[in-house]
Amino acid sequence: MPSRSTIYDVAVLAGVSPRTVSRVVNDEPGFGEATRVRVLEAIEKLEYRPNMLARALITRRTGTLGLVVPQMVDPFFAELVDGVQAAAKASGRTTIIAKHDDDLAEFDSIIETLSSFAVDGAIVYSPGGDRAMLFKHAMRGLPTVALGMEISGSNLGSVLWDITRGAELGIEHLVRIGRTKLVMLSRTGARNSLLLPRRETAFRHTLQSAGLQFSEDRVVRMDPTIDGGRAAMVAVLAAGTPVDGVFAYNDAMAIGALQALAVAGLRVPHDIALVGFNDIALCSALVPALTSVRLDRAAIGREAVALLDRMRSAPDHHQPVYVDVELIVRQSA
Amino acid sequence: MPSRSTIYDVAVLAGVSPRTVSRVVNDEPGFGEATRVRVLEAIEKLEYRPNMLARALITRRTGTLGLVVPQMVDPFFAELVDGVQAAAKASGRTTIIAKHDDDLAEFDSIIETLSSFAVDGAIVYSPGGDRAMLFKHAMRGLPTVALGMEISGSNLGSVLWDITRGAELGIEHLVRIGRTKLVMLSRTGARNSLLLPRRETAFRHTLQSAGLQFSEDRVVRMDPTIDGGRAAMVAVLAAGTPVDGVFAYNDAMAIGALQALAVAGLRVPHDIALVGFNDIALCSALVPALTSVRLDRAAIGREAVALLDRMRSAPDHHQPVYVDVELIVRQSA
DNA sequence: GTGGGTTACGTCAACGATGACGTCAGGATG
DNA sequence: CATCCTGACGTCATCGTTGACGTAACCCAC
Repeated sequence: MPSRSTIYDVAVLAGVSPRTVSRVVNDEPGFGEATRVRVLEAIEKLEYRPNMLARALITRRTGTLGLVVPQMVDPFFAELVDGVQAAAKASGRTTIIAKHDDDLAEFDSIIETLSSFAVDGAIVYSPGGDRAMLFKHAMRGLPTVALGMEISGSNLGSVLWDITRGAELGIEHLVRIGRTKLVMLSRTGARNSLLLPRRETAFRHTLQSAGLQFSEDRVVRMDPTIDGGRAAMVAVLAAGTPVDGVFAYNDAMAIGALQALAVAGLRVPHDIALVGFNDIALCSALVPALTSVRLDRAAIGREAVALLDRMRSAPDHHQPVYVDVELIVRQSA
Repeated sequence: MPSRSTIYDVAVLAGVSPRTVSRVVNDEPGFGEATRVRVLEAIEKLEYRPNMLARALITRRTGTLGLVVPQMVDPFFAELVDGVQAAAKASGRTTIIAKHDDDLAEFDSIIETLSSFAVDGAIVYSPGGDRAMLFKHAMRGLPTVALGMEISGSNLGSVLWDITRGAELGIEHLVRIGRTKLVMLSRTGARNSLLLPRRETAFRHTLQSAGLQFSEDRVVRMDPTIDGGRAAMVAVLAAGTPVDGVFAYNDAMAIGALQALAVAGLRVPHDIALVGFNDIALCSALVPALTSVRLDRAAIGREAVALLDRMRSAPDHHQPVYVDVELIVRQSA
């Protein structure tokens, strides 16, 4: 079997012009029933499949959208990818996934690649909450939806979740169940100078409005990973900070903390209650099952794809879209 | 900023022909130093980026390879993706990732899409260990490397790990630490009529050569997920099967089992030792840390990309490549 | 039977790049 | 000084498809 057959081969076999084959393939008007049948038979016999490159070259559309995340090893992103992809598929589009490992140069090159492949749009979780790169590419014509970061402009929209509210839900829950000596395991590095402090700000404010005292040593910052969470928890215990409740930046850190607590012989939630963030699927499989703030990944995907659609018809000034957050109470708090 | 500038725009600005711009961009011989500088300046000024579609249409190469896995929520696949992508990047290629959710029709359509985007090759973990689809597309000219499944042919190669050996390592370890009442948590559904039973066969044989008795009720089959593992473990306990050692099909099932055991008040490894398979990163973060059979994901990626390269020069009859397995002993066994 | 509309096609150029090949100036060579 | 070669370009066709437009045949109405 040599190379793929083209619209021209089909045309010859069906005894029509290539243009008519194209019409049949794309179901444009302008051909008769008998012709349609002959063309379809020829297509089947030759196993003809349209060449997307040639088609995209002229139509400037590919029916494909790019999805860019920092990584996929953290199930949060894997699940986010699932959500977006499901929505894209539901609207008949293929998804190209790439990851940037929080490397801005890599991110730039990925977007460049997607753009040169003429994807119809991009849905991105940008590294370090970078905005400049997004503006740059959006301005050059790539419709882009940023996830988890507020931004808007021409060809640029965002889907957000209320991080502050989510953090409040988690922390208020800790207070409600009677915990008074709270600690937050936060992340190092600015994902974004605006966004980073949200959980921390919520932590501070919620403590204050609950009449609890806040001090700087009640926030420990590490990498937002399992290892980081473990290290942060170990540090808290080593410092002798009195603690009966822990709010983690994300579930990965909470899992690390859980391990550190187990190793230290502390019981969760009896000695220390623990709340995570994101509600990855693993939460319910841990022992104890992890209480966490849930983001609806499917909704995020749907909204992102829908927003991209709206931007296609009117590129400008779309309000950020918010997706609900919700506290899922399990055993750990 | 309207649409992207083309090689013509650059040519006009630099005062040369498009062909010369192309030569400079691709660093072909045939232009002088002064011209090179002028062209590069024009490229910079116009922010010219080559249109991959147009280039690929004529060269039939994209510098891109497709990576297809069942899903990414199981960290095993996420880590596999990481390994392949790192290797692809090291050899200067972009990766397009897609998932098929173990749906054969979806898999077909993904390969079709990749193929119509003219990816240079595909690295796939096929659904249900399907072979027919792989042959079909390979025959039509898409160089393909299958992961974890032995297959070879024109444009078709495979990268494998010795599942039997891995299973033996895990099970022998359980025997060595004195466990005699072993149970295996296996998966339902044939990933492949040849491959599926390997772990089970190894289980049976290893028990026999250790002088332990095997009976059918010592293998319980469920979905290869956390939930499946939990259900399988619960079933074993409910059936009253005497057990002091468990070998799980993969880490996800082991995690589920761990949870079921904790809920049942059984201690790991004191009461029941537990061994997983794949050694996902999470293993070392569990309490107790999970003993597991490690596959070197980075090596798998490297070998797959390298094999694809070899297939490009000589499409035929490449031997399957094997990647080592290794038992990582932690706390759970 | 003539004008007007519709249907079912076909023709041609274009998308943005590269492959194959042509040309021309200048230098080396005998 | 004629010849040959080489470097540095340019020209043209082409990849596979679709957009824009042309046109022949047919139908209908007045």
